[in-house]
Amino acid sequence: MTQHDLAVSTVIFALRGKTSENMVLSLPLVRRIRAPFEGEWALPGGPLGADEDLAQAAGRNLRDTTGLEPRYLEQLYAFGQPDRSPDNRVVSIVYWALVGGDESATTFDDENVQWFDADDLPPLAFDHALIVEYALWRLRNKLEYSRLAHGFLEPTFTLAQLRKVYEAVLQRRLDPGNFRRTVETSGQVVPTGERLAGTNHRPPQLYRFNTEQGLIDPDPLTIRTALSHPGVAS
Amino acid sequence: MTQHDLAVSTVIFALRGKTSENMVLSLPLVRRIRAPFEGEWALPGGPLGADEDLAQAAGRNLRDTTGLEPRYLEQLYAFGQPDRSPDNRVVSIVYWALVGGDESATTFDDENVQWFDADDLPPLAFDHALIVEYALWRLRNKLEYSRLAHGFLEPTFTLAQLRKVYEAVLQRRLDPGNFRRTVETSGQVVPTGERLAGTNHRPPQLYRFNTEQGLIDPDPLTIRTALSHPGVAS
DNA sequence: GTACTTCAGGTCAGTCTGACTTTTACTCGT
DNA sequence: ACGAGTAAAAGTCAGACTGACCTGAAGTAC
Repeated sequence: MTQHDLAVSTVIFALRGKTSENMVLSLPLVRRIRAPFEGEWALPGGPLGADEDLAQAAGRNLRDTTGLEPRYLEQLYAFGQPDRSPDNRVVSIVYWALVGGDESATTFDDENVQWFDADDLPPLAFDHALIVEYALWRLRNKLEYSRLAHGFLEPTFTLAQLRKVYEAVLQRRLDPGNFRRTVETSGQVVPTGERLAGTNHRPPQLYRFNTEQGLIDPDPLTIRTALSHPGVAS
Repeated sequence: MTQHDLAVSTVIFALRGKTSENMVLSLPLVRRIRAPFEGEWALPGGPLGADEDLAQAAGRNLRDTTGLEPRYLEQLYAFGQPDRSPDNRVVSIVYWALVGGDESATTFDDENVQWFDADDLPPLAFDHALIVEYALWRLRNKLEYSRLAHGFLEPTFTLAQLRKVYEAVLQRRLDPGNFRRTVETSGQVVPTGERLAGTNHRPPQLYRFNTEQGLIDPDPLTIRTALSHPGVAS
Protein backbone atom coordinates (compact mmCIF):
# COMPACT_ATOMS: atom_id res chain seq x y z
CA MET A 1 0.00 0.00 0.00
CA THR A 2 1.73 3.14 -1.15
CA GLN A 3 1.45 6.53 0.49
CA HIS A 4 0.08 9.46 -1.45
CA ASP A 5 -0.67 13.10 -0.87
CA LEU A 6 -4.39 13.39 -0.38
CA ALA A 7 -6.48 16.55 -0.40
CA VAL A 8 -10.19 17.18 0.02
CA SER A 9 -11.67 20.10 -1.90
CA THR A 10 -15.21 21.39 -2.23
CA VAL A 11 -17.20 23.17 -4.89
CA ILE A 12 -19.61 25.36 -2.94
CA PHE A 13 -22.72 26.68 -4.62
CA ALA A 14 -25.04 29.45 -3.50
CA LEU A 15 -27.69 31.56 -5.15
CA ARG A 16 -26.87 35.21 -4.68
CA GLY A 17 -28.58 38.38 -5.76
CA LYS A 18 -29.89 41.64 -4.44
CA THR A 19 -33.54 40.91 -5.10
CA SER A 20 -35.14 37.51 -5.03
CA GLU A 21 -35.35 38.12 -8.74
CA ASN A 22 -32.21 37.79 -10.84
CA MET A 23 -30.39 35.49 -8.49
CA VAL A 24 -27.21 34.11 -9.89
CA LEU A 25 -25.46 30.84 -9.15
CA SER A 26 -22.18 31.66 -7.44
CA LEU A 27 -19.28 29.94 -5.80
CA PRO A 28 -16.48 31.07 -3.49
CA LEU A 29 -12.85 30.71 -4.56
CA VAL A 30 -9.68 31.23 -2.57
CA ARG A 31 -6.56 32.92 -3.86
CA ARG A 32 -3.46 30.76 -3.64
CA ILE A 33 -0.76 32.29 -1.47
CA ARG A 34 2.09 30.05 -2.55
CA ALA A 35 3.46 28.15 -5.53
CA PRO A 36 2.36 26.44 -7.64
CA PHE A 37 -0.22 28.78 -9.17
CA GLU A 38 0.53 31.50 -6.63
CA GLY A 39 -1.95 34.34 -6.93
CA GLU A 40 -4.45 32.34 -8.97
CA TRP A 41 -7.90 31.34 -7.82
CA ALA A 42 -8.60 27.82 -6.63
CA LEU A 43 -11.24 25.71 -4.93
CA PRO A 44 -11.20 25.76 -1.14
CA GLY A 45 -9.57 22.61 0.12
CA GLY A 46 -7.08 21.14 2.49
CA PRO A 47 -5.58 17.98 3.85
CA LEU A 48 -7.51 15.06 5.27
CA GLY A 49 -7.21 14.78 9.03
CA ALA A 50 -6.12 11.48 10.53
CA ASP A 51 -9.38 10.73 12.33
CA GLU A 52 -11.62 12.46 9.87
CA ASP A 53 -14.26 11.18 7.54
CA LEU A 54 -13.95 12.45 3.97
CA ALA A 55 -17.26 14.28 4.23
CA GLN A 56 -16.29 15.69 7.61
CA ALA A 57 -13.09 17.01 6.11
CA ALA A 58 -15.02 18.67 3.32
CA GLY A 59 -17.49 20.20 5.77
CA ARG A 60 -14.82 21.44 8.18
CA ASN A 61 -12.86 22.87 5.34
CA LEU A 62 -15.91 24.62 3.98
CA ARG A 63 -16.64 26.21 7.34
CA ASP A 64 -13.03 27.23 7.88
CA THR A 65 -12.49 28.98 4.60
CA THR A 66 -15.93 30.45 4.03
CA GLY A 67 -17.60 30.57 7.44
CA LEU A 68 -20.66 28.97 5.90
CA GLU A 69 -22.66 25.93 6.93
CA PRO A 70 -23.45 23.39 4.22
CA ARG A 71 -27.11 22.49 3.73
CA TYR A 72 -26.26 19.72 1.32
CA LEU A 73 -22.97 17.92 0.84
CA GLU A 74 -22.17 15.17 -1.63
CA GLN A 75 -19.05 13.58 -2.99
CA LEU A 76 -18.35 14.61 -6.56
CA TYR A 77 -15.36 12.70 -7.83
CA ALA A 78 -11.79 11.69 -7.05
CA PHE A 79 -9.21 13.28 -9.31
CA GLY A 80 -5.86 11.57 -9.55
CA GLN A 81 -4.14 12.33 -12.85
CA PRO A 82 -0.40 12.07 -12.15
CA ASP A 83 0.29 15.45 -13.74
CA ARG A 84 -2.54 17.52 -12.32
CA SER A 85 -0.16 19.25 -9.96
CA PRO A 86 3.14 20.40 -11.49
CA ASP A 87 5.35 19.49 -8.53
CA ASN A 88 4.31 16.59 -6.36
CA ARG A 89 1.43 14.31 -7.15
CA VAL A 90 -1.81 14.96 -5.29
CA VAL A 91 -5.00 12.93 -5.34
CA SER A 92 -7.98 15.18 -4.64
CA ILE A 93 -11.30 13.93 -3.41
CA VAL A 94 -13.77 16.62 -4.34
CA TYR A 95 -17.14 17.30 -2.73
CA TRP A 96 -19.83 19.73 -3.76
CA ALA A 97 -22.11 21.62 -1.42
CA LEU A 98 -25.10 23.90 -1.33
CA VAL A 99 -25.36 26.78 1.11
CA GLY A 100 -28.29 29.07 1.77
CA GLY A 101 -28.64 32.25 -0.21
CA ASP A 102 -29.03 34.43 2.86
CA GLU A 103 -25.90 33.15 4.56
CA SER A 104 -23.90 33.63 1.43
CA ALA A 105 -24.70 37.34 1.50
CA THR A 106 -21.93 37.60 4.07
CA THR A 107 -18.89 39.17 2.53
CA PHE A 108 -15.65 37.58 3.58
CA ASP A 109 -13.22 39.18 6.03
CA ASP A 110 -10.43 37.55 4.14
CA GLU A 111 -9.77 39.33 0.88
CA ASN A 112 -8.30 36.10 -0.46
CA VAL A 113 -11.77 34.59 -0.54
CA GLN A 114 -14.27 35.88 -3.05
CA TRP A 115 -17.58 34.99 -4.70
CA PHE A 116 -17.72 34.45 -8.46
CA ASP A 117 -20.52 33.98 -10.90
CA ALA A 118 -20.52 30.26 -11.68
CA ASP A 119 -20.68 30.91 -15.40
CA ASP A 120 -18.07 33.64 -15.44
CA LEU A 121 -15.04 32.33 -13.60
CA PRO A 122 -11.46 33.57 -13.69
CA PRO A 123 -8.67 31.21 -14.78
CA LEU A 124 -8.33 28.55 -12.13
CA ALA A 125 -5.32 26.74 -10.70
CA PHE A 126 -4.61 23.06 -11.36
CA ASP A 127 -7.49 21.20 -13.06
CA HIS A 128 -10.04 23.12 -11.04
CA ALA A 129 -11.78 24.52 -14.10
CA LEU A 130 -12.59 20.97 -15.19
CA ILE A 131 -13.75 20.13 -11.69
CA VAL A 132 -16.09 23.11 -11.48
CA GLU A 133 -17.49 22.35 -14.91
CA TYR A 134 -18.27 18.82 -13.84
CA ALA A 135 -19.80 19.99 -10.55
CA LEU A 136 -22.02 22.41 -12.45
CA TRP A 137 -23.15 19.65 -14.75
CA ARG A 138 -23.94 17.43 -11.79
CA LEU A 139 -25.86 20.14 -9.96
CA ARG A 140 -27.98 21.01 -12.98
CA ASN A 141 -28.55 17.41 -13.89
CA LYS A 142 -29.43 16.33 -10.39
CA LEU A 143 -31.73 19.24 -9.66
CA GLU A 144 -34.05 17.99 -12.37
CA TYR A 145 -34.68 14.55 -10.92
CA SER A 146 -33.82 14.91 -7.26
CA ARG A 147 -35.09 17.37 -4.71
CA LEU A 148 -32.07 19.30 -3.64
CA ALA A 149 -33.53 22.75 -4.22
CA HIS A 150 -34.21 22.92 -0.49
CA GLY A 151 -30.47 23.46 -0.07
CA PHE A 152 -31.03 26.97 -1.38
CA LEU A 153 -34.26 27.80 0.46
CA GLU A 154 -35.65 28.60 3.88
CA PRO A 155 -37.70 25.87 5.55
CA THR A 156 -40.86 27.53 4.29
CA PHE A 157 -41.24 29.08 0.87
CA THR A 158 -43.65 29.83 -1.94
CA LEU A 159 -43.82 27.91 -5.19
CA ALA A 160 -42.60 31.02 -6.99
CA GLN A 161 -39.48 31.09 -4.83
CA LEU A 162 -38.90 27.42 -5.50
CA ARG A 163 -39.38 27.99 -9.20
CA LYS A 164 -36.88 30.84 -9.20
CA VAL A 165 -34.27 28.51 -7.72
CA TYR A 166 -34.83 26.12 -10.59
CA GLU A 167 -34.74 28.93 -13.13
CA ALA A 168 -31.53 30.39 -11.73
CA VAL A 169 -29.73 27.05 -11.68
CA LEU A 170 -31.04 25.69 -14.96
CA GLN A 171 -30.84 29.07 -16.67
CA ARG A 172 -34.17 28.74 -18.37
CA ARG A 173 -37.66 29.99 -17.69
CA LEU A 174 -40.25 27.57 -16.44
CA ASP A 175 -43.98 27.85 -16.94
CA PRO A 176 -45.49 28.78 -13.55
CA GLY A 177 -48.64 26.71 -14.03
CA ASN A 178 -46.88 23.59 -15.21
CA PHE A 179 -44.26 23.95 -12.50
CA ARG A 180 -46.96 24.12 -9.88
CA ARG A 181 -48.66 21.04 -11.28
CA THR A 182 -45.56 18.85 -11.36
CA VAL A 183 -44.26 19.95 -7.96
CA GLU A 184 -47.64 19.53 -6.29
CA THR A 185 -48.29 16.09 -7.71
CA SER A 186 -44.76 14.93 -6.89
CA GLY A 187 -45.57 15.03 -3.19
CA GLN A 188 -42.14 16.44 -2.39
CA VAL A 189 -43.71 19.58 -1.02
CA VAL A 190 -46.53 20.18 1.48
CA PRO A 191 -48.62 23.32 1.98
CA THR A 192 -48.28 24.76 5.47
CA GLY A 193 -51.71 26.40 5.44
CA GLU A 194 -50.13 29.81 5.91
CA ARG A 195 -50.00 32.45 3.24
CA LEU A 196 -47.37 35.02 2.51
CA ALA A 197 -48.81 38.52 3.00
CA GLY A 198 -47.57 41.86 1.77
CA THR A 199 -47.35 41.13 -1.91
CA ASN A 200 -49.09 43.40 -4.36
CA HIS A 201 -51.11 40.50 -5.68
CA ARG A 202 -52.98 37.44 -4.49
CA PRO A 203 -51.13 36.06 -1.43
CA PRO A 204 -49.33 32.83 -2.24
CA GLN A 205 -49.50 29.63 -0.21
CA LEU A 206 -46.41 28.75 1.83
CA TYR A 207 -44.96 25.28 1.49
CA ARG A 208 -42.35 23.19 3.21
CA PHE A 209 -40.50 20.11 1.98
CA ASN A 210 -42.01 16.76 2.75
CA THR A 211 -39.71 15.14 5.28
CA GLU A 212 -41.35 11.77 4.63
CA GLN A 213 -39.70 11.46 1.27
CA GLY A 214 -35.99 10.75 1.15
CA LEU A 215 -33.60 11.79 -1.55
CA ILE A 216 -33.39 10.03 -4.81
CA ASP A 217 -29.94 8.93 -5.91
CA PRO A 218 -28.28 8.65 -2.53
CA ASP A 219 -24.58 8.46 -1.91
CA PRO A 220 -23.63 5.51 0.22
CA LEU A 221 -22.32 7.64 3.05
CA THR A 222 -23.12 11.27 2.36
CA ILE A 223 -24.24 13.60 5.09
CA ARG A 224 -27.71 14.82 4.36
CA THR A 225 -28.00 17.87 6.57
CA ALA A 226 -31.71 17.90 6.23
CA LEU A 227 -34.47 20.40 6.61
CA SER A 228 -33.72 21.07 10.26
CA HIS A 229 -33.51 24.81 10.08
CA PRO A 230 -35.31 27.07 12.53
CA GLY A 231 -36.11 30.19 10.59
CA VAL A 232 -38.58 32.66 9.28
CA ALA A 233 -40.35 32.95 6.00
CA SER A 234 -38.73 35.53 3.80
CA MET B 1 -0.68 17.90 2.70
CA THR B 2 -0.74 14.69 4.67
CA GLN B 3 0.20 11.27 3.36
CA HIS B 4 -2.35 8.48 3.38
CA ASP B 5 -2.57 4.87 2.33
CA LEU B 6 -4.46 4.79 -0.92
CA ALA B 7 -5.93 1.77 -2.66
CA VAL B 8 -7.88 1.34 -5.87
CA SER B 9 -10.48 -1.42 -5.96
CA THR B 10 -12.96 -2.49 -8.61
CA VAL B 11 -16.39 -4.07 -8.62
CA ILE B 12 -16.44 -6.18 -11.79
CA PHE B 13 -19.74 -7.24 -13.27
CA ALA B 14 -20.43 -9.90 -15.87
CA LEU B 15 -23.47 -11.82 -17.02
CA ARG B 16 -22.82 -15.53 -16.76
CA GLY B 17 -24.91 -18.56 -17.57
CA LYS B 18 -24.86 -21.76 -19.53
CA THR B 19 -27.59 -20.80 -21.96
CA SER B 20 -28.26 -17.29 -23.16
CA GLU B 21 -31.39 -17.80 -21.09
CA ASN B 22 -31.11 -17.58 -17.31
CA MET B 23 -28.01 -15.46 -17.25
CA VAL B 24 -27.10 -14.23 -13.83
CA LEU B 25 -25.26 -11.10 -12.81
CA SER B 26 -21.97 -12.15 -11.27
CA LEU B 27 -18.80 -10.67 -9.91
CA PRO B 28 -15.34 -12.03 -9.12
CA LEU B 29 -13.97 -11.85 -5.61
CA VAL B 30 -10.49 -12.63 -4.31
CA ARG B 31 -9.72 -14.46 -1.12
CA ARG B 32 -7.55 -12.51 1.28
CA ILE B 33 -4.29 -14.24 2.06
CA ARG B 34 -3.30 -12.14 5.01
CA ALA B 35 -4.69 -10.24 7.97
CA PRO B 36 -6.91 -8.41 8.43
CA PHE B 37 -9.85 -10.54 7.26
CA GLU B 38 -7.52 -13.38 6.21
CA GLY B 39 -9.44 -16.06 4.36
CA GLU B 40 -12.45 -13.86 3.68
CA TRP B 41 -13.60 -12.68 0.27
CA ALA B 42 -12.86 -9.15 -0.88
CA LEU B 43 -12.97 -6.95 -3.95
CA PRO B 44 -9.94 -7.13 -6.22
CA GLY B 45 -7.76 -4.12 -5.61
CA GLY B 46 -4.29 -2.85 -5.03
CA PRO B 47 -2.09 0.15 -4.58
CA LEU B 48 -1.95 3.13 -6.89
CA GLY B 49 1.25 3.30 -8.91
CA ALA B 50 3.28 6.47 -8.86
CA ASP B 51 2.78 7.36 -12.52
CA GLU B 52 -0.62 5.84 -12.86
CA ASP B 53 -4.01 7.36 -13.50
CA LEU B 54 -6.72 6.17 -11.11
CA ALA B 55 -8.64 4.53 -13.95
CA GLN B 56 -5.47 2.95 -15.28
CA ALA B 57 -4.79 1.50 -11.86
CA ALA B 58 -8.29 0.05 -11.75
CA GLY B 59 -7.92 -1.42 -15.24
CA ARG B 60 -4.48 -2.87 -14.61
CA ASN B 61 -5.62 -4.35 -11.37
CA LEU B 62 -8.66 -5.86 -13.02
CA ARG B 63 -6.53 -7.51 -15.68
CA ASP B 64 -3.98 -8.76 -13.18
CA THR B 65 -6.37 -10.44 -10.82
CA THR B 66 -8.97 -11.71 -13.26
CA GLY B 67 -7.28 -11.83 -16.65
CA LEU B 68 -10.27 -9.99 -18.08
CA GLU B 69 -10.47 -6.87 -20.22
CA PRO B 70 -12.95 -4.19 -19.10
CA ARG B 71 -15.50 -3.07 -21.69
CA TYR B 72 -16.72 -0.28 -19.48
CA LEU B 73 -15.01 1.34 -16.52
CA GLU B 74 -16.31 4.11 -14.31
CA GLN B 75 -15.41 5.56 -10.97
CA LEU B 76 -17.89 4.59 -8.28
CA TYR B 77 -16.96 6.36 -5.08
CA ALA B 78 -14.12 7.13 -2.69
CA PHE B 79 -14.45 5.46 0.69
CA GLY B 80 -12.51 6.98 3.54
CA GLN B 81 -14.13 6.20 6.89
CA PRO B 82 -11.30 6.22 9.44
CA ASP B 83 -12.34 2.84 10.84
CA ARG B 84 -13.04 0.92 7.66
CA SER B 85 -9.83 -1.04 8.08
CA PRO B 86 -9.12 -2.31 11.59
CA ASP B 87 -5.37 -1.65 11.56
CA ASN B 88 -4.10 1.26 9.52
CA ARG B 89 -6.35 3.75 7.78
CA VAL B 90 -6.88 3.22 4.06
CA VAL B 91 -8.74 5.44 1.62
CA SER B 92 -10.13 3.34 -1.24
CA ILE B 93 -11.09 4.77 -4.57
CA VAL B 94 -13.48 2.26 -6.06
CA TYR B 95 -14.28 1.72 -9.72
CA TRP B 96 -16.87 -0.50 -11.30
CA ALA B 97 -16.50 -2.33 -14.58
CA LEU B 98 -18.39 -4.44 -17.07
CA VAL B 99 -16.79 -7.38 -18.83
CA GLY B 100 -18.20 -9.53 -21.62
CA GLY B 101 -20.15 -12.64 -20.79
CA ASP B 102 -18.06 -14.89 -22.98
CA GLU B 103 -14.75 -13.85 -21.50
CA SER B 104 -16.04 -14.34 -18.04
CA ALA B 105 -16.74 -17.99 -18.82
CA THR B 106 -13.03 -18.52 -18.24
CA THR B 107 -12.45 -20.20 -14.94
CA PHE B 108 -9.57 -18.79 -12.99
CA ASP B 109 -6.23 -20.55 -12.61
CA ASP B 110 -5.96 -19.07 -9.18
CA GLU B 111 -8.26 -20.80 -6.76
CA ASN B 112 -8.25 -17.64 -4.67
CA VAL B 113 -10.35 -15.91 -7.31
CA GLN B 114 -13.94 -16.97 -7.80
CA TRP B 115 -17.21 -15.83 -9.37
CA PHE B 116 -20.23 -15.18 -7.20
CA ASP B 117 -23.85 -14.45 -7.91
CA ALA B 118 -24.24 -10.71 -7.33
CA ASP B 119 -27.34 -11.27 -5.24
CA ASP B 120 -25.96 -14.14 -3.20
CA LEU B 121 -22.59 -13.08 -1.89
CA PRO B 122 -20.54 -14.51 0.97
CA PRO B 123 -19.57 -12.30 3.90
CA LEU B 124 -17.10 -9.73 2.65
CA ALA B 125 -14.02 -8.16 4.21
CA PHE B 126 -13.91 -4.52 5.27
CA ASP B 127 -16.88 -2.43 4.09
CA HIS B 128 -16.93 -4.24 0.78
CA ALA B 129 -20.51 -5.44 1.21
CA LEU B 130 -21.65 -1.83 1.33
CA ILE B 131 -19.51 -1.03 -1.68
CA VAL B 132 -20.95 -3.87 -3.75
CA GLU B 133 -24.46 -2.91 -2.77
CA TYR B 134 -23.88 0.63 -3.94
CA ALA B 135 -22.26 -0.55 -7.18
CA LEU B 136 -25.26 -2.79 -7.85
CA TRP B 137 -27.61 0.11 -7.28
CA ARG B 138 -25.60 2.29 -9.64
CA LEU B 139 -25.47 -0.36 -12.36
CA ARG B 140 -29.21 -1.00 -12.22
CA ASN B 141 -30.03 2.65 -12.05
CA LYS B 142 -27.72 3.67 -14.83
CA LEU B 143 -28.71 0.87 -17.18
CA GLU B 144 -32.18 2.35 -17.36
CA TYR B 145 -31.19 5.76 -18.65
CA SER B 146 -27.78 5.24 -20.18
CA ARG B 147 -26.67 2.78 -22.78
CA LEU B 148 -24.13 0.61 -21.08
CA ALA B 149 -25.70 -2.72 -21.99
CA HIS B 150 -23.13 -2.98 -24.77
CA GLY B 151 -20.58 -3.76 -22.08
CA PHE B 152 -22.19 -7.17 -21.80
CA LEU B 153 -22.71 -7.90 -25.49
CA GLU B 154 -20.87 -8.76 -28.67
CA PRO B 155 -20.57 -5.98 -31.24
CA THR B 156 -23.57 -7.41 -33.05
CA PHE B 157 -26.65 -8.80 -31.34
CA THR B 158 -30.38 -9.31 -31.58
CA LEU B 159 -32.94 -7.27 -29.72
CA ALA B 160 -33.85 -10.37 -27.75
CA GLN B 161 -30.27 -10.68 -26.54
CA LEU B 162 -30.22 -7.03 -25.58
CA ARG B 163 -33.50 -7.44 -23.78
CA LYS B 164 -32.19 -10.42 -21.85
CA VAL B 165 -29.29 -8.30 -20.62
CA TYR B 166 -31.76 -5.78 -19.26
CA GLU B 167 -33.93 -8.50 -17.75
CA ALA B 168 -30.96 -10.18 -16.06
CA VAL B 169 -29.61 -6.96 -14.59
CA LEU B 170 -32.93 -5.41 -13.60
CA GLN B 171 -34.40 -8.75 -12.52
CA ARG B 172 -37.74 -8.14 -14.15
CA ARG B 173 -39.41 -9.21 -17.38
CA LEU B 174 -39.80 -6.67 -20.15
CA ASP B 175 -42.44 -6.72 -22.84
CA PRO B 176 -40.67 -7.68 -26.09
CA GLY B 177 -42.79 -5.43 -28.27
CA ASN B 178 -42.49 -2.36 -26.12
CA PHE B 179 -38.79 -2.97 -25.61
CA ARG B 180 -38.32 -3.09 -29.37
CA ARG B 181 -40.23 0.11 -29.83
CA THR B 182 -38.32 2.14 -27.23
CA VAL B 183 -34.91 0.82 -28.25
CA GLU B 184 -35.55 1.38 -31.95
CA THR B 185 -36.85 4.91 -31.54
CA SER B 186 -34.02 5.84 -29.17
CA GLY B 187 -31.56 5.62 -32.05
CA GLN B 188 -28.97 4.00 -29.82
CA VAL B 189 -29.02 0.90 -31.97
CA VAL B 190 -28.74 0.34 -35.73
CA PRO B 191 -29.80 -2.70 -37.78
CA THR B 192 -26.88 -4.29 -39.62
CA GLY B 193 -29.05 -5.75 -42.38
CA GLU B 194 -27.92 -9.25 -41.46
CA ARG B 195 -30.15 -11.78 -39.79
CA LEU B 196 -29.33 -14.47 -37.31
CA ALA B 197 -30.01 -17.91 -38.81
CA GLY B 198 -30.41 -21.27 -37.11
CA THR B 199 -33.21 -20.40 -34.75
CA ASN B 200 -36.35 -22.51 -34.75
CA HIS B 201 -38.41 -19.47 -35.55
CA ARG B 202 -38.39 -16.35 -37.70
CA PRO B 203 -34.77 -15.17 -38.01
CA PRO B 204 -34.17 -12.00 -36.02
CA GLN B 205 -32.46 -8.87 -37.29
CA LEU B 206 -28.94 -8.24 -36.04
CA TYR B 207 -28.12 -4.83 -34.59
CA ARG B 208 -25.07 -2.95 -33.50
CA PHE B 209 -24.73 0.07 -31.23
CA ASN B 210 -24.82 3.49 -32.80
CA THR B 211 -21.32 4.89 -32.47
CA GLU B 212 -22.61 8.36 -33.28
CA GLN B 213 -24.28 8.72 -29.92
CA GLY B 214 -22.12 9.23 -26.86
CA LEU B 215 -22.91 8.15 -23.35
CA ILE B 216 -25.27 10.03 -21.18
CA ASP B 217 -24.00 10.95 -17.73
CA PRO B 218 -20.28 11.03 -18.45
CA ASP B 219 -17.55 10.97 -15.89
CA PRO B 220 -15.11 13.81 -16.32
CA LEU B 221 -12.20 11.54 -17.06
CA THR B 222 -13.43 7.98 -17.34
CA ILE B 223 -12.11 5.62 -19.95
CA ARG B 224 -14.88 4.64 -22.24
CA THR B 225 -13.51 1.52 -23.91
CA ALA B 226 -16.01 1.73 -26.69
CA LEU B 227 -17.45 -0.65 -29.17
CA SER B 228 -14.08 -1.49 -30.69
CA HIS B 229 -14.31 -5.23 -30.47
CA PRO B 230 -13.46 -7.53 -33.41
CA GLY B 231 -15.74 -10.48 -32.96
CA VAL B 232 -18.42 -12.76 -34.23
CA ALA B 233 -22.13 -12.83 -33.72
CA SER B 234 -23.12 -15.40 -31.16
C1' DG C 1 -48.78 -29.99 -44.10
C1' DT C 2 -49.49 -28.83 -39.10
C1' DA C 3 -47.75 -27.36 -34.79
C1' DC C 4 -44.75 -24.39 -32.50
C1' DT C 5 -41.68 -20.72 -31.76
C1' DT C 6 -40.21 -15.91 -31.70
C1' DC C 7 -39.99 -11.80 -34.69
C1' DA C 8 -41.99 -7.69 -36.17
C1' DG C 9 -45.36 -4.51 -36.49
C1' DG C 10 -49.50 -2.70 -34.99
C1' DT C 11 -53.70 -0.96 -31.80
C1' DC C 12 -55.57 1.28 -27.86
C1' DA C 13 -56.30 3.53 -23.51
C1' DG C 14 -54.22 6.02 -19.88
C1' DT C 15 -50.58 9.14 -18.35
C1' DC C 16 -47.54 12.87 -18.83
C1' DT C 17 -46.00 17.38 -21.06
C1' DG C 18 -45.81 21.91 -22.77
C1' DA C 19 -48.52 25.88 -24.28
C1' DC C 20 -52.08 28.51 -23.12
C1' DT C 21 -56.54 30.60 -20.77
C1' DT C 22 -59.42 32.09 -17.05
C1' DT C 23 -60.58 33.40 -12.52
C1' DT C 24 -59.15 34.93 -7.92
C1' DA C 25 -57.31 38.01 -4.44
C1' DC C 26 -54.51 41.18 -3.26
C1' DT C 27 -51.99 46.39 -3.67
C1' DC C 28 -51.46 50.77 -5.70
C1' DG C 29 -52.66 55.12 -7.73
C1' DT C 30 -55.97 58.46 -8.44
C1' DA D 1 -64.07 54.12 -3.72
C1' DC D 2 -62.80 52.04 -7.72
C1' DG D 3 -60.33 50.61 -11.84
C1' DA D 4 -55.53 49.06 -13.19
C1' DG D 5 -52.01 45.95 -12.39
C1' DT D 6 -49.94 41.78 -10.62
C1' DA D 7 -49.10 37.12 -9.71
C1' DA D 8 -51.65 33.00 -7.66
C1' DA D 9 -54.27 29.15 -8.60
C1' DA D 10 -56.99 26.36 -11.40
C1' DG D 11 -58.25 24.52 -15.70
C1' DT D 12 -58.06 23.26 -20.90
C1' DC D 13 -56.21 20.99 -24.83
C1' DA D 14 -53.28 18.67 -28.14
C1' DG D 15 -49.32 15.85 -28.79
C1' DA D 16 -45.89 12.54 -26.86
C1' DC D 17 -45.02 8.66 -24.30
C1' DT D 18 -46.30 4.10 -21.78
C1' DG D 19 -47.86 -0.40 -20.68
C1' DA D 20 -50.95 -4.08 -22.13
C1' DC D 21 -52.29 -6.53 -25.69
C1' DC D 22 -53.14 -8.41 -30.59
C1' DT D 23 -52.02 -10.19 -35.28
C1' DG D 24 -49.50 -11.67 -39.12
C1' DA D 25 -44.63 -13.25 -40.70
C1' DA D 26 -40.99 -16.52 -41.16
C1' DG D 27 -38.49 -19.80 -39.76
C1' DT D 28 -37.82 -25.11 -37.52
C1' DA D 29 -39.55 -29.73 -35.98
C1' DC D 30 -42.35 -33.53 -36.63
